[in-house]
Amino acid sequence: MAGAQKKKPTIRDIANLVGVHHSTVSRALDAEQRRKISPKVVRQVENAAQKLGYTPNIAASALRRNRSFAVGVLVPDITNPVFPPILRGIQDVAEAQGYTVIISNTDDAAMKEQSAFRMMQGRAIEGMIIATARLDDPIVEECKRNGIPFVLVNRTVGETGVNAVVVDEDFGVRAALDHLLGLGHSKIAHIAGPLDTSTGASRKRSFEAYMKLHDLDATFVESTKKFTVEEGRAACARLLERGGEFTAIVAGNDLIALGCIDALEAAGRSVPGDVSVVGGNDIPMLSRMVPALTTVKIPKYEMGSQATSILFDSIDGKDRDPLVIRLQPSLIVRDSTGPANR
Amino acid sequence: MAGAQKKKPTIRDIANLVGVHHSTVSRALDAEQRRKISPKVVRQVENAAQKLGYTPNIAASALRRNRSFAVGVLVPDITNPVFPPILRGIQDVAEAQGYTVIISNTDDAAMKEQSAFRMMQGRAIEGMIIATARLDDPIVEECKRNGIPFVLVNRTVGETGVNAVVVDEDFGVRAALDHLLGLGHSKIAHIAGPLDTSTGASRKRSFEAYMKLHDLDATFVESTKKFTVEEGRAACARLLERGGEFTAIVAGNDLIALGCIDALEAAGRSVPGDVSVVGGNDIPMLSRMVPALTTVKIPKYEMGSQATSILFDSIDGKDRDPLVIRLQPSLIVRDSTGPANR
DNA sequence: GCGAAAAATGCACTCGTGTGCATATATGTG
DNA sequence: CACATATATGCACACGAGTGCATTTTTCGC
Repeated sequence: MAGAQKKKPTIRDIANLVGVHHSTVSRALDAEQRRKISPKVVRQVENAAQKLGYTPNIAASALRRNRSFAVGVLVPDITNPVFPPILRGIQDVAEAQGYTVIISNTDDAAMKEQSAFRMMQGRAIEGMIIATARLDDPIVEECKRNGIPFVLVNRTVGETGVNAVVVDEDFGVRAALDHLLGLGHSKIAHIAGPLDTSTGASRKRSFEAYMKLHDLDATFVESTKKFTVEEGRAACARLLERGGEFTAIVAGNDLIALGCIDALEAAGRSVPGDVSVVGGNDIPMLSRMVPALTTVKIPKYEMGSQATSILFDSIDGKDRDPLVIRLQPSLIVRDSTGPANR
Repeated sequence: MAGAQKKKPTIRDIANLVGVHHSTVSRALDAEQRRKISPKVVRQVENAAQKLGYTPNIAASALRRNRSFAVGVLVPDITNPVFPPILRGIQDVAEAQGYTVIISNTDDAAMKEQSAFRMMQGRAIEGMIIATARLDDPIVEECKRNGIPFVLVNRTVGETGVNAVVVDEDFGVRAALDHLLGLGHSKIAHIAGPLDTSTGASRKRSFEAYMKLHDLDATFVESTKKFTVEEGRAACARLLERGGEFTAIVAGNDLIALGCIDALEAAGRSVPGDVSVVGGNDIPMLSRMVPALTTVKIPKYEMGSQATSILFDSIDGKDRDPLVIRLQPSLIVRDSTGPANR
């Protein structure tokens, strides 16, 4: 019994069982070509396939048709709660199309991005979904040069002419600010994410523009090097050292917001008593913390699924113009924001 | 320039350029076989490969050698915060070995497991890491039957003779109970996870055994169908309806614990004032909720990385005896547990 | 400088699917 | 029933890389 190493059945095995040529089996199993085969044979083939536990050898199919039925996904860190829902969106759509998804974590490090990209190229992926884009991104350049279809998700690049599914950042920032203004705040700070990412830079830009629109001072601004709690804490500490008199913070995302809350409480300021804090993205569980975080929720799953649909259109050669989809975020008001008391 | 569709160069192109047979090129590029080829030719081949921008066609190689340099991972739901760290552990080890990881979500549904498994078989994965095992698991059976190397992670199956990296559940449950006993609790309930999973069943078994050891009543026990907040809430509600006088709950995992807290508070019982709650796994962010959850922390990343190392040993034919590694969990005491007040 | 052993390379076939083209069988029409 | 026309199936080769074996070339000992 040991090491029986049962060989996987092939279409030839099915062909022998049914008593037809393997090419007939190949056609019977292909939805496109099935109509060329008599219904009786199709049924027999399907039964035999079932009985033998046949699974197609994708490598062979990929070789013959010069398609891999695989797409690659570049993600900064799967451990960051924003990404798993996006990945689910990607996988659900991709697998429904018979595609395999290859995910790699890059930790936002150029070297890891490169090596992950090489690995995926070696696997002849038919397209890429890139969640790691910086405003000036070498991987995006390389995809363009090599003619590999790709779609950016969540973050985009500086230049135009690419496919991307992102959040309407301007809308989100305005919603957050409208909320704070409505509560009577006017001295509002912003802790931006990394400025070499579109999410970091454009939220900052929107913040400054909308503050200006309301004739408010937009000088309480700091930025972080990464979208992490620690960076948020440090940036908020810098802000506090500057000794400003702000009563609210719009944070670059939820993790940064948590850092802000840590720093504020360490400095003896209560949230939302002394300072209100708005986060971004709406990662799970933060509704259960105290104070429950007010945040700009983004449609993570949809971003993933839509990006993937676009990618498939692009792979299938439906070459429409480069498409940028901006999904609407929504403000979730919880307990980390309250009336200004000065 | 449009649609130039440059065909990828093959070893035959290299062969023509250098003026040798393509089999020579194949050998020159294979570290194992390179010694059979004259150094001069090897150099020429490498230069030509470089010049043409040759990348091997993995599909062809996989087909011929029946090796894919890919491993499959079956996970219930990447969106559940326990899994991302495990996946990082897996990916970091696998990619360091030049392997690609293919992840699929099964939602603990037999049909999705089957189709994901088929897809991976089609890709000729060389091994599997299975985080979805139930005590009686058809996928595990199929791996065994087909001689596919595999390692279970987090959950294991009923039978012995398999590779697995799991948590020392007994130790964890005892630590939780010792903690509660030390706080003066004696009427302790348990909301188990699904009893067809090892984590659900063995935590329950350990609970009952340890309670018995202390001559305590272990009848306040309910179980859930899934490891979710909603299921935890429902199970705890059932427990409350039974009208028992318990002062503490050991929950099957953190999500179930959250459900318990919801149900308790809905019933007007405070945590930890009236009832203490201990969770399991230690998923991120729960240290920030109020009350911060006391939980049994498990080494997630290590489980993933160790499982992968074992898998590679198994793939490489280092056939040691089936290996079960039990990693030590640790109790993290936070605010959801307190002294018994009756 | 001859012969044998060793090293280098070529040949031909394999892996499992897919597909254009040829052939065989069924269907329809007058 | 003959003949044209669909319809169904078989045949053979392609895809790119890898490998056992045969063949050629080199090396080396005497």
